Amino acid sequence: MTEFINGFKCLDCKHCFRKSPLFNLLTTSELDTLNEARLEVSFKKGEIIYKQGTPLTHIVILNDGLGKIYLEGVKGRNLILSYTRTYELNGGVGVFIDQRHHSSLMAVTDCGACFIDVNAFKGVLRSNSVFMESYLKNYSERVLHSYQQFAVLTQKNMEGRMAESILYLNNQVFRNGVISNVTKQDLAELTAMTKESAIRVLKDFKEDGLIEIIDQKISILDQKALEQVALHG
Amino acid sequence: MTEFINGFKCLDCKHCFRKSPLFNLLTTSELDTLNEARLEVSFKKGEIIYKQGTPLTHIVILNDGLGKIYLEGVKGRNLILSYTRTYELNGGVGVFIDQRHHSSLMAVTDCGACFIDVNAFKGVLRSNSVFMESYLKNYSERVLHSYQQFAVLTQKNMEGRMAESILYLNNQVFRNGVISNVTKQDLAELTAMTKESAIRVLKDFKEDGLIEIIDQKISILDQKALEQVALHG
DNA sequence: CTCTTTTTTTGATATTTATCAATTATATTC
DNA sequence: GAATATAATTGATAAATATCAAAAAAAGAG
Repeated sequence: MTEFINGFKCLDCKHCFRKSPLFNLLTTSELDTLNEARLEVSFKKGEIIYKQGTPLTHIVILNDGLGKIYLEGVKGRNLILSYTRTYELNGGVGVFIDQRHHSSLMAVTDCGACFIDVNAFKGVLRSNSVFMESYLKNYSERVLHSYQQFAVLTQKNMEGRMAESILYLNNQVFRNGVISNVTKQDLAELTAMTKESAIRVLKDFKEDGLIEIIDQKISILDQKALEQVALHG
Repeated sequence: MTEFINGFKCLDCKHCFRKSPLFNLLTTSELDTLNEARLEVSFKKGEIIYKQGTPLTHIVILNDGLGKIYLEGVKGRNLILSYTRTYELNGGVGVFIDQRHHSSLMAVTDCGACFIDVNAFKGVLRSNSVFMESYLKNYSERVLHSYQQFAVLTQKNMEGRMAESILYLNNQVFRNGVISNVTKQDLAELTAMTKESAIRVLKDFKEDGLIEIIDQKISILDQKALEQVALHG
């Protein structure tokens, strides 16, 4: 974990810049500009890093831990749009609209986060069109994922949705490791069903030998079969 | 309607550029660049203007008529993301990813369309950061609408979804006129339900005096009540 | 380690929504 | 304008999913 007093600058300033491929496109002076405009903050598991509706003053990059990005919908229900890993840029849709957050980011594990002033960030985007395009590509890929998820959640049955989400977590978030720190409630919010339904679908998957759950950690046992369920659900 | 041979340049070349507020940000030389890179094509009602999966070679602006943008999902089912009116830029998510279409655009009425070469368009975006930012704002607003719709379709019941969609059509698309050229199937694809369910919900709305349907055209009779249904559904 | 709180699980039941089949209305074509 | 195709409608039924309540298990606090 990072060892800074929250709200102060990182000592090893260009740490996450060096790790994020996007920042390789910047000149030294652009990196310095961003560096001057950044702060380090650490968050405990379950804490909200930014909240839907609040002013968007900083772009957030996690340099440690895992976060989830979700919409706060109707009647207190949430919809998880995606997870965010270390060194991914979390600006969101509000950066170029009204500088407000239109989704929330919560620490799924203890997290270290780098906050970059959004105006400094936009200044660099303006000055460097290659960086701008890469940012846009990255942004668009996230939007595309949401669109695909949109079709999945509105057109597939519970089994199909759950299979899709487990494959997403496995392939994109936990990268073929074990899926951990994802509660049944989280899976429900990722698949747009109730937690009871999520539990029942997972139970069926276990009984059919598609997955195993040990210590609330999910492992895929039969990827092919899971892909079939995702396809036909 | 436009009177060109399809695939040829518009005679009144900067026609739609002058009408779209975004293009006011361009210099004469940038407008000329785009003008050199554009074609006019007309489409009949029901024709596909661009199709999901195909190469994205041009940005499309309708200068006449109305279009619908939809995802082709599973088992031949579609999900309408939004409608597009005249002088709106239709690039889509693929412009900065893989130059492929990730949604389809269909002519809802007979349409005139202006096709702008995507590389010329990207060149102008690169050279003019104010234009780029306005484009991004515009793009982000569409994404935001989709996100909000995402929450609506996964969290509200059929009545709430239908009320939301009728209000969207009325306020954003037909601008307080009568909702026309929207079939029951379209309403079903906008609200993620079957056409039978859409018909039944609309029937209830009619019986409750919320809307009237004359000649397959929908008018809102009680906006306040409809907003209540949208809120509580 | 014990107490307390939160999360997970299960079963029974209710509600929502889709499916299927048949009919009627509306638009399009020759 | 008759013939044909397409869209809208309806009713009956089945399937999918949520809700509610209660119990069990796990996690966190002192």
